[in-house]
Amino acid sequence: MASSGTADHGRPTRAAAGATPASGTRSAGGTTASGARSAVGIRAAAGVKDVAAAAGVSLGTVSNVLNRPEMVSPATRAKVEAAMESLGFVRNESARQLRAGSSRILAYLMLDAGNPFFTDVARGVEEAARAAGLSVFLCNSNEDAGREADYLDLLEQQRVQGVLITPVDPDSARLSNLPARGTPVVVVDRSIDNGEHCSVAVDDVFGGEIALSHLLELGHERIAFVGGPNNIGQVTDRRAGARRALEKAGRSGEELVDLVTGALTVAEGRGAGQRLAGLPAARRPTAAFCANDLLALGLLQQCVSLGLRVPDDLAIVGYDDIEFAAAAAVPLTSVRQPRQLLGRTAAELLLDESGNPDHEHQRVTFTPELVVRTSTRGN
Amino acid sequence: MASSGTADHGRPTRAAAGATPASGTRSAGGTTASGARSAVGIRAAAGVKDVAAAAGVSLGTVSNVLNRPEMVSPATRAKVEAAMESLGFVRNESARQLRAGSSRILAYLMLDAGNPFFTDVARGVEEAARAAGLSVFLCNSNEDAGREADYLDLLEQQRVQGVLITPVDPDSARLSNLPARGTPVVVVDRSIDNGEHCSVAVDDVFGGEIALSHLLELGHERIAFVGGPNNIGQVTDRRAGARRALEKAGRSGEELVDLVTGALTVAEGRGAGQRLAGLPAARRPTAAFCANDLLALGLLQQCVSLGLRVPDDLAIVGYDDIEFAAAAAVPLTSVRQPRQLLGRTAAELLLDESGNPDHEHQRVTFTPELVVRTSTRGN
DNA sequence: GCTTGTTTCTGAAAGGTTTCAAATGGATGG
DNA sequence: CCATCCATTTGAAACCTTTCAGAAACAAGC
Repeated sequence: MASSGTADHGRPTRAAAGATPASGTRSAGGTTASGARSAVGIRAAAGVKDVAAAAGVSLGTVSNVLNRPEMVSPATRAKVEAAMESLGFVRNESARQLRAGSSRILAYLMLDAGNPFFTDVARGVEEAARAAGLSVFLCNSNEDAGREADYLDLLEQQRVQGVLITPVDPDSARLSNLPARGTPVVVVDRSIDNGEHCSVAVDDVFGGEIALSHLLELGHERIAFVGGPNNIGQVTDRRAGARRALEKAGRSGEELVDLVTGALTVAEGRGAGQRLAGLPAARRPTAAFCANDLLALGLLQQCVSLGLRVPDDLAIVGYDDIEFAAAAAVPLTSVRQPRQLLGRTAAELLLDESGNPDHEHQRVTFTPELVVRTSTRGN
Repeated sequence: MASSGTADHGRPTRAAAGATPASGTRSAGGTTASGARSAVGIRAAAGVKDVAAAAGVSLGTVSNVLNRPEMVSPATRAKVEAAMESLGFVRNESARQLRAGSSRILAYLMLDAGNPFFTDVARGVEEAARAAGLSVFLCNSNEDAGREADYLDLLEQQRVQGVLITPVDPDSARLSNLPARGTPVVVVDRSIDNGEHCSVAVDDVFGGEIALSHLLELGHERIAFVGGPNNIGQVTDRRAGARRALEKAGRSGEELVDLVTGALTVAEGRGAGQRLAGLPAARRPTAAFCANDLLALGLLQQCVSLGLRVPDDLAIVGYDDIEFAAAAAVPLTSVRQPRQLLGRTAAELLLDESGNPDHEHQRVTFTPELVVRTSTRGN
């Protein structure tokens, strides 16, 4: 972007007035804090040992206060708690976990944190985890297999209770290795049957089918499928469903006009819109089914701004029914999935796996539904 | 929502055919995996000791391969690596961290993971962290002070390298305690000057001011401010800026019609829209400035569906300029902030704090800019 | 062949917590 | 007053790595 705003980063310029609106100007004011910092920082962190000494009890008792408060007398407990408070004791989770062997954390490795669909799933995960007294760390692979692999390694090393993941690459060895080594994995939004883990998914093929059937019923002949990259299962399944609908209608799946995108983002959707609007009207599809709502919103925005009327010149169906779909330039017809329920169910399966000795892996599949709005059916 | 789809959760019903579209039907297929699981699970996780034995070297050598590979001979290194591979060795991060004392993780505690503004900030954070070889865990307080506090405790116990936070409650003792106990904190999207930590923010008062000035220039007289709850600093600052604009125009800040919401979400925006549209036309504001884009989008959607024309009957200004703002029913005028830069800068300050011995706390402030679109200025 | 210097490897100690078998102390019952 | 029992508290061992001082192996120089 712009220059000065980003350029003077590390430098503690204060009130650097320069006006570069795009990235903003920055004014930085130093504080007197560094002195204070070192003064306080001297005191090393207090451990159970220090607390024990301060409270005049043994180490084991402090640990009991922490882990089985009911078995220590109220008087002692009070003493210990007071000592903790005054020393600012913070339990060292590494040590706890090392000794106790178990982590109270569960991770959700998302495909794209910028997609509201996944944050809604995350909400469901968190709800279920919280109910079970666990905390959730979110990680974002951002559709990048390398980052996904890195995070999986990290999480395994951290010995988290379990990993929920919407994978870029569901067949990676890294993923199927985890359970055998003791880290339960549940795959979210992808159906997997390799005997290694549970999965919770929505029937994407069916979703693609109902989306396209809808367009066919409306009489559309030339229909585009917008989505990519093709290594993402959701994309290929939804496309397959769309093809199936065509075939059921007695036409060839090949008739589907494929607009492959590089990612499932608004920006890519705009790009597809550009390409689509550029076609001569006679060859241009009259309807587009997008692999997700982000693409659909981008497509919609670009096409509208290039003068196409939606749905008259181009009908659009999205996928996910994210909250923004209904608020779009033209409210978007979309395939709805039970997002939070997806997350909640996945978390519950994970909890069952790590708690229940005779857990059996399951493949849960939900059925999506079509929500019709203006983008396919005028007002 | 619906009944059966959600009710038969834990039960491993397979192919439970029932059709409850709203929440979806589910069919679950058990696998043969539980047998396999126990068979493999027997083998306890291999540790450095096992690797050392298998490779015929000492414990310390294995550790050297892990941490200073350059100081072990190629031959031994190969032997050790082979042993690791065949034993499926996974380093125990708890033990590593306990002994080594340092974590390679940094956390961003977000105000609302469902708000694309914060996920964009997170993207910036991750970018900077990755460049420094660190990983990022995302946590979502969801505008809930209790959850925020829980996560802060958790992160402190985990001894993460540092915490980036967009706080619900910037003045909480929990927050200001962290740095003194050794966990650096950088506040994001809020300007703080308590000498405890750095902060990176955008001038929200100024943002509110330019938003309202814009509306005033367009000749609006009755203007509403939509936002809440009032314990969120961004809300009060933006409102204050709006008032200041009024006052600079020679009018009273009191003239601003306050529509307080319970959260900064699309749903709350719709609620505000309902209230606003319900007012008799003579008293209804002709313009609304919303504390963020989610509110604005909800407001917009609701008002349009209730028959108000935007911007003719009601002009709307949002805040954040999230990607969806431009794709809205009526493209939204909004106050843009340098989101990724915000995250990146914050992460860099954090890294400086934990790396540079004579780090000085800074308050960095960026300046927002107004992006004018149809929602305030017709076509 | 012996000394000196490098490079590589070793083994024990340390890090903060939890666990558990055993010790303590006070109360109860006879 | 003694034997028992129960509720608490104790102290040492264990969890798995990393670190570091020093041992070992080897080469070079004389």
